[in-house]
Amino acid sequence: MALAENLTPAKPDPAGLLAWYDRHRRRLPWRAGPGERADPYRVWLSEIMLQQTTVVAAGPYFLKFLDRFPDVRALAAAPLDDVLRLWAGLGYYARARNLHACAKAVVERHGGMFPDSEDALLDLPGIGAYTAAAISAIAFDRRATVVDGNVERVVTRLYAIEDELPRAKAIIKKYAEPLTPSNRPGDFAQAMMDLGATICTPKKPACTLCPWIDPCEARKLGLQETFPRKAAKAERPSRTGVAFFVRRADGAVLLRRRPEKGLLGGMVELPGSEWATKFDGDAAMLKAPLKASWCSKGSVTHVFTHFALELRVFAAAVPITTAAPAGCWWSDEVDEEALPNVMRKAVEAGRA
DNA sequence: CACTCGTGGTG
DNA sequence: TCACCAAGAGT
Repeated sequence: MALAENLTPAKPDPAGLLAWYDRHRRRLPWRAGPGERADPYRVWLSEIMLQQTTVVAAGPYFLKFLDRFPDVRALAAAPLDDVLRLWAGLGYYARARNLHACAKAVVERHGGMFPDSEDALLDLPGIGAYTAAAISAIAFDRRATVVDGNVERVVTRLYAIEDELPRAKAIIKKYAEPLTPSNRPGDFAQAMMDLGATICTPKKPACTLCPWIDPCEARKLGLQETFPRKAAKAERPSRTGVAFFVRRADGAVLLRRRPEKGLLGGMVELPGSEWATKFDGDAAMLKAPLKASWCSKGSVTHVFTHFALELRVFAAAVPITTAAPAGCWWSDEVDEEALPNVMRKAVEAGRA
């Protein structure tokens, strides 16, 4: 046996990974138990939420959505604003719009049943290469190869792939594809991602616990932590803006809705200035929604993916007879609105 | 292809 | 503290 291993270089064995998965399978809110049939609606809902989002962050939102919208028809029939409100705080708000559009498309184009092929899934809003493969494999147990951040790390280490991300994506797929077994492809997809999430981690991977330690080229070189190679990162600029917290005598707060496209698209915000790289404080104060005696409430900071924001908050109290300016409205329950987290911070500062 | 698009946890 | 990163998609 030892002789055979010496003569034949170790190759990553799908069955070995599946055996590891069976021993270490994690219980996740959206994951079917052993032997249970997966619900495509739940698989899809979880995969959308998990795009660039941690399991811990997505979990409560998944349960909220499942409770409010038990199936794809319920979600498709809901007003978009209900979906945005429930999504508020999770980030990447285009996902919420696409989620709603996708639910409607599944009802209208597929009679309320999710398609099982990658090609048909790719035609739906919010579903890209990764999610199409994930739904096909996990919900329908069809042979499809998922490549997410975990798989990229596992595969680039297994084969010591020197090409830099994101250019290496196609190469990684070529290496990952032949690993995918015909037997239990859905479990295999989840096993690859679990391996990356729990063993083959970005820093200090637990190689001694890895079922694929033998065939791992990066480990043989002692360079496992240096994969995947990545292109140099651009530095993050900072922007500054002003937000106005206006409270009417009865407690109502002045709000407005952001444009549907772009940053925080379709979400609710405090009225305010532009967020400028070159900030002009006097010009920003001219953007006040109405005439009032403004009181500085300091500033809140928030870090977005590609810039950091300092938002200077000013507050004022106005009489109950005050009319809402154009494009704004009074909200009695600001906490129930579709406020992104940066605006929750601003509201909190305005109240203080 | 390069850029946009949130937020929170972690080392 | 801060850079990195997390089951990526759309343009």
